[in-house]
Amino acid sequence: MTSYDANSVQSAPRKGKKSRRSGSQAQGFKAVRKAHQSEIVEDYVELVADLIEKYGEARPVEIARHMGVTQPTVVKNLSRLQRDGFITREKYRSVFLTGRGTELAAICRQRHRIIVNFLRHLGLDAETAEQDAEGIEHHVSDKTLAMFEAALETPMEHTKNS
Amino acid sequence: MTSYDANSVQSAPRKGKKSRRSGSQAQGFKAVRKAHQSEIVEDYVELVADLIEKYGEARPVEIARHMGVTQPTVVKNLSRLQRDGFITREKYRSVFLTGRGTELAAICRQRHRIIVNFLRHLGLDAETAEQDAEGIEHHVSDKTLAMFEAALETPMEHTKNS
DNA sequence: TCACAAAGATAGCCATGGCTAATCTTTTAT
DNA sequence: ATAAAAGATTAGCCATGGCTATCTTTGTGA
Repeated sequence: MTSYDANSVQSAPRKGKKSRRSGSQAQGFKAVRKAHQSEIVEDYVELVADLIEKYGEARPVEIARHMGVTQPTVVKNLSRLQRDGFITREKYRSVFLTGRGTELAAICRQRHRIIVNFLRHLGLDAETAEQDAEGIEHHVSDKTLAMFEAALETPMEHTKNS
Repeated sequence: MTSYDANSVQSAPRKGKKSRRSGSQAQGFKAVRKAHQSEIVEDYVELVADLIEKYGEARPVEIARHMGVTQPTVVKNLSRLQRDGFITREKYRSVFLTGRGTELAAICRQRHRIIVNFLRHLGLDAETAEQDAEGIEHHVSDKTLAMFEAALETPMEHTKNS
């Protein structure tokens, strides 16, 4: 029952062009999709680490507040994190990071910090830097991250440090 | 039937700490989730525009190749794009952008270009720059994009232009 | 012309990650 | 001590975006 509206007057027929070149672009998209799968894991371990550091424990209700989702969503995601070996938990108790989770959290926080600093270095305000960092941190390759770090060491002419 | 492994010897009880500060971080995560919803739309209109420019038409099989997914996946996503008014199509025919789709494609391609150039400007190789751009372009705010553009105008000391 | 290969479409499966509503457990306050 | 509140969990819904298998349509070449 797809409706297929016919705005375009004369939709072109297939013309049997030879399809050259597609491979490298496809790789990029695949990488992005793969990154998406890790995003929740990374966001959660990072947040759990932060909460433990700040409050001494990480509770679902706090995770929910910080992530801006409902508690059932948190529980479901925590179950997957547990299934995949990043956290440890017992019913009605706080969340703990496994060794693996702790390692991942360290990497993520480090990367997050570098990106925020880099954006601030460019002259961005703290709020926007944080928000953008949250989005892009999962999609920045090691190479790019290294460039960001390098750039941090070279003073910028138009730094605003507001 | 969730198994709740008990690695952690003594999981902490809840301690009723006062939960201060959560709002701003939650906003960031919400923005990221919202961006995710637009990603496919943006990737597709961008690719469709590219294909039309290069080959004179955008066929599902080509889209599939470039995106690195199967044809049914493309068809399904194109249906949503059609539903949401970004493209026009008829059964067994090529894809066309609506006015809205064309506008969006222009914005996306522009943004993509800026980001790639910025990364190259930092010294990154073309391949990595393309891949990373694909991931991060959906998560860069207008403010940050403006910073990238500004940075492009200031020559960098350590530019490698390889 | 007409059979066949390639492209497009459909059906149906799965996991993810949101949500609400309802239930259960723990903590807290009276 | 116990009732109420807050937190955690479960069940079940939905849309998204992958996939395979199968079928239909199209375009082409023998």
